[in-house]
Amino acid sequence: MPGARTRILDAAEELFAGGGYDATPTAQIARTAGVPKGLLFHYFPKKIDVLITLIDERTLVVEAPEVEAVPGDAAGTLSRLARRLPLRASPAMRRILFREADTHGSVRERLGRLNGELIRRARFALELALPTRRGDAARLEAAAATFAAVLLYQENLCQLTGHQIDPDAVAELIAMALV
Amino acid sequence: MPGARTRILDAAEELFAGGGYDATPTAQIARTAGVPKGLLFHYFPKKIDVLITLIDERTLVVEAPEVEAVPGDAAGTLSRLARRLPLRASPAMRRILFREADTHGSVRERLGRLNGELIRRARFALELALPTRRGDAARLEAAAATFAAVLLYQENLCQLTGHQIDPDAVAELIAMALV
Amino acid sequence: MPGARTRILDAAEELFAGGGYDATPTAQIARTAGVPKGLLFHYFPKKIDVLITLIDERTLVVEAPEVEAVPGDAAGTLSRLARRLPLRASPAMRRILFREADTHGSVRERLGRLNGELIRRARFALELALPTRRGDAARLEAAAATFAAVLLYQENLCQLTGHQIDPDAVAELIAMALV
Amino acid sequence: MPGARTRILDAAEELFAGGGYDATPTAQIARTAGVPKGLLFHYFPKKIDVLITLIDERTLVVEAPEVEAVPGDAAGTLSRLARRLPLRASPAMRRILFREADTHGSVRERLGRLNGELIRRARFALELALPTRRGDAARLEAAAATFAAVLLYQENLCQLTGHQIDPDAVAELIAMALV
DNA sequence: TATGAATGAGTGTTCATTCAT
DNA sequence: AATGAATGAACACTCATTCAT
Repeated sequence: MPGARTRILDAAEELFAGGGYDATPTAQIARTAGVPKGLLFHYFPKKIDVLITLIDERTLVVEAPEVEAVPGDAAGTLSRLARRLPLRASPAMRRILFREADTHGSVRERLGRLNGELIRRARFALELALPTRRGDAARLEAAAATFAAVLLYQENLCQLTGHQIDPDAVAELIAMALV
Repeated sequence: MPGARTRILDAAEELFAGGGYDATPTAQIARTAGVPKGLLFHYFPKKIDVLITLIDERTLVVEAPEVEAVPGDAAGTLSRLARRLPLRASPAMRRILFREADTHGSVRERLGRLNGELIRRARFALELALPTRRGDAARLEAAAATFAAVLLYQENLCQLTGHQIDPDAVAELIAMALV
Repeated sequence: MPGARTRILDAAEELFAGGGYDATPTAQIARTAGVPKGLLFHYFPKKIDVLITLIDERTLVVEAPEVEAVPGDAAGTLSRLARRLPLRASPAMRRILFREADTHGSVRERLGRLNGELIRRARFALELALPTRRGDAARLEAAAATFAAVLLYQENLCQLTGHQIDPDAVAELIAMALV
Repeated sequence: MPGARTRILDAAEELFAGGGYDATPTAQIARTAGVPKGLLFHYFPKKIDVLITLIDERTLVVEAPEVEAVPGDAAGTLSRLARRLPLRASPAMRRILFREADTHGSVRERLGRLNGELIRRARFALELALPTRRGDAARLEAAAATFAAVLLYQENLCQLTGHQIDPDAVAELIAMALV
């Protein structure tokens, strides 16, 4: 069995994803984790520290210097980008990342970072994938931002609105617009 | 001076947009509205009823049967769509609509409706604007969803991530992909 | 349709009997009665006045100067007494009479009066029914009180404890003890 | 000084007996007990739990397998039964037991159990005390129930109606009827 | 007589946080 | 590190009662 600190974070991850940060009492976190209430505050002096720690230790925006891109295949390159977000995090943590964006700056910051990395990757991929570098930087920027928007939309709003979106089709669409 | 019920809704709109539903005590709503605490519960038996009423009475997803589209000008048509969301709501209410999507089903429902209307309009606009109806319905669908995603992203995540996106550029991009 | 005052009392009678005085809000009485809340306080300035009026107007302890007794038939005389309590009141009002004895002095007073009348009748009946007046007044008094106790017990505690008691058998028992 | 939990129960016992469960705010219980309000809910999550615990821990219906009876002395046997109810409880708890019978099932259940034990004892005592076992079980049953009714009446209604009843006289009366 | 909005003290309950051990 | 009792401010909500019309 993992240590108390880990069990607390495990419990909080599950509960925050399920009911939200505000609606989850510290007592419930402790109970779910199987630790006494006092111990929770030994590790995390304030409740918000649990959330901050969760974001800090359990989400990682992979900011790779290099992005794999296949020259000449913009659609495929974007598709591959969409297949896996540059985000190392469990489904529960992903839920928390979007859900609690208003709760604390650290969450917002992480989400912003993901967004930035997404745009950076899309831009970079397109730059490399496109046959010729045309001077039209603005259009490329819009394409990158659009793709990032679609990916975040899919991760977040789709659950709320029930509407699905096919990233591959979007990738193809964007590629078509730029070639 | 407007009636008590209106003042309560005014106060709630402001406070929910600012600090969020959970973080806003009913006492503060009453104080801000300048009414005794008990009166709030005279009009809204449960706190959640304030939010529900706000969504119900102060957001309207304009589900127009017809959408104005200029044949041959897909980009311009989308641009015009972006200029104004089919959503009759104050900036504060817009904030609430996105922020409290997890708080109550009625908010989620309204947001979903907006999303649906957005997609419907984009699809319809593109259908009319494009010179020839090509059999490629899937691509058109992807384009519509993409545009909706961008618009919602702009309304919601941009505030969180600080990243701006230019709808006109996206409109042009999409048009280019489809012609 | 009866007048407002009557409808209020009707509603209160039903609700007090069902859920108890304390647990019944005046708003519910008004709603059940189909009258506006303000009108209730027009007729009954304080909530307790509803209960007092109910007891006052809808329970009557029949304090008959004469009690029918058949000389020589003590058991039968008591049985007849048991058949009908000297209490003019609906089942609901009877329930209220016992249930709210602690709520207000007027209820307690009425209940005490019923108890007194019960004892008086039993004593009187026995005095007349018994063949010879023996000097043993104390025993007769005990018999009367016992019979009253049984009748009140039957009316009140039987519902709570689920235990039934046959007044006729008790009547016979007491008669047997006294002859 | 006893522990906080005990002091809370002490205070509740006193206050419930005095003013009744409904009329006693939890704040007053805490104040009387000399503990902060929050601690009350640490031990008793709901107010009703205080009453339930009180009944559970501070009233005991002594369900003795054997009942002491003196053969040939029915009156004396019943008198002895009346001297002390098979109920281990303070006067305050006794008051609560009768007063709050409508408040919660657990109180009602305990009261019913007391009633049952009373009848059982009276029946058993009479069976043993009477010289000859006559086939008349029904009469014996009525006698037992009558005696139980008188004892409960004495404990409960006497306080309300102000009427006293002498159990010894009733014991003698019943004995006389059965010999 | 009739109406329902207005009032505000009070109620049970929650909960993050502290603290003594 | 570990424990759970202790704390009290805050919360949503209730309700008898008043009052202007």
